Amino acid sequence: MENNIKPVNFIKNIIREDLKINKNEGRIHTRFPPEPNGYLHIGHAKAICLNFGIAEEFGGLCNLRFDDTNPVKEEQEYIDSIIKDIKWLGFDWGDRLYFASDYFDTLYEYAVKLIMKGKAYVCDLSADEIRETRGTLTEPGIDSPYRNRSAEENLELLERMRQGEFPNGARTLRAKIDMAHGNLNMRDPVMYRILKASHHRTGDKWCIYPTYDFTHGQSDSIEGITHSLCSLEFEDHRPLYNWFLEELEIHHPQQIEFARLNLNYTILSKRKLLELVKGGYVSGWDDPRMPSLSGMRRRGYTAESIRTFCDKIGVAKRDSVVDIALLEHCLREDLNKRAPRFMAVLNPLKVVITNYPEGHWEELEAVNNPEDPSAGNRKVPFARELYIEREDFMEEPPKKFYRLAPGREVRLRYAYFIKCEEAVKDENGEIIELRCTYDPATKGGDAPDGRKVKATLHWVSAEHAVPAEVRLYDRLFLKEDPSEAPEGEDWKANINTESLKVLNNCRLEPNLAGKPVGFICQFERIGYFCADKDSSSEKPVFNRTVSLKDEWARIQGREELRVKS
RNA sequence: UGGGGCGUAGCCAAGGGGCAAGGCACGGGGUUUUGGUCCCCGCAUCCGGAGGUUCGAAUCCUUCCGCCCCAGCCA
Repeated sequence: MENNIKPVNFIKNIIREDLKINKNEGRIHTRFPPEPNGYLHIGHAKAICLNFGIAEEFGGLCNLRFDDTNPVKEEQEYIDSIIKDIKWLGFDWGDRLYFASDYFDTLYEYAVKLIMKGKAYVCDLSADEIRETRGTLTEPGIDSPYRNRSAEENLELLERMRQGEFPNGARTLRAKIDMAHGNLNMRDPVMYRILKASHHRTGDKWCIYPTYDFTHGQSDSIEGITHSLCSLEFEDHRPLYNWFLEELEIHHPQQIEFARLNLNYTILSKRKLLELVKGGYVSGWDDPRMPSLSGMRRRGYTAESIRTFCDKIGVAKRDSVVDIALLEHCLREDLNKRAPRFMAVLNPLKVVITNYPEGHWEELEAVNNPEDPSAGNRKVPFARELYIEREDFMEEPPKKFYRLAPGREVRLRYAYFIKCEEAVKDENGEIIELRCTYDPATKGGDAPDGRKVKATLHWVSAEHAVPAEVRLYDRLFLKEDPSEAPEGEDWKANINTESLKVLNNCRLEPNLAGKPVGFICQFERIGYFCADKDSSSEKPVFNRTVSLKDEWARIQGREELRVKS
């Protein structure tokens, strides 16, 4: 951790107070409880950092528990990916990997206990009938006709439900609370439903499954959790969880709700992300444009940058939308310190140094990372024919453009000053080559006579360079709030169809050959890039993780605005 | 018209009777062999509105307004 100044938030304040009064004998025990029905995304990272972070900070423990109460949606693939992603973020749950399904037997006993206390009953109403009798937001519901069955009858019926005697949906076990309660969750909620589906862990042992409401709180209780942190939408469920815990007379964790993360230009709904994957709008859960942790990892995000981001956004109860610029800031801040620098030309423009001896080449010394002296130096080949970035030359430069132009001198990084003598064009008037001269006295990039140039360009030797593919990513959605759809369309209308640009004619300095998948570096003056798994030995593929901040682009943008107005 | 929450700068977010932290974004300047980094400076006389209590309020009280969540046998 780079800065040890941990931000404060209302949850930590509560915990400090609890510690002060020695609540739970001073124990702090949290948990991260994902449902294995999708891949983790940056929003989950907030909850993970919060739960594991609090345990770390207060000398407590944090469990990983899969809330797997719905066999029809859950899969082993998701479990594997979730475990991988949390480990990648750098958190550890020791041997405390649990599953709500581990508690199915206990939960069943709890249900029996509630029946015996007269606090639960088997209801024969169909799903539709339950909905119809639940009432509305403003009107009370009406009691189920099965509400007053005897404990014996309920016990027998529940057992027969468990034995698989009734078809799916035929009966449910319901808590007997209050059909007139202002909180809909308290209107005799369903505790068990008949679901003849095989579970990824318990197989065909069960054909009734507890609902999340009848599972979550008790699972926390069983694990001895002291602080159950969850998102705002469960605030309404807290009274119900409390009711179960009190009726069951078991350990009572304290639930605290906080606002989940929202990011502009981003969708963080598992359902919609699944739709992007299934609909082929992206290449998969790990498409570098996805906000999934696997996608971000492939894109080149570091775990450290994500953790810093989670620290910086804070934790509160108000709904908010964080600016994606903050995430990118955290990324750049981390990458600036650690990414070794290389030169790569994305849109090559040939440069011939006319006064440089033909057939000759030399090696020049380059610094690997100006932010980190320990990163050392490397050699880069320089020759008569080079490539520079097409946009680093302008035939008729505007006043604020101080890169290469006819008659103008610039520095080639770590190499020489060169002066543009001529721009060679093809029959269409397109510039295909620059004829330049160099000043041998400026080797390394310094002019002995103190002469200054306004720009330093990156370059690559034409004959030594490695051809590569580079993928440039842009935001996946055009609107700040992607869910705000145009009339008659849905959120997918906001997908940015230009979010991926593939450049096939890029040239990398030779040092970039053969880098392993996941290798992260900076292409000087352009941005941070990461070797993709699609790389082959013949042709490396790099993903642009994030661009460098670009003052020139900003100036141009401003000029455009001025012209328009 | 029921229940539960929330309203501090463009975006996050501390602060919970003593007179507005911090970060991002944005603007200006300096350094610079990355128009990167780094460094300086600026950026809420005001805390959803209106009343009230108080020597003193963003913080307490009253009231109004706005926004979010809840009617799955999803989580």
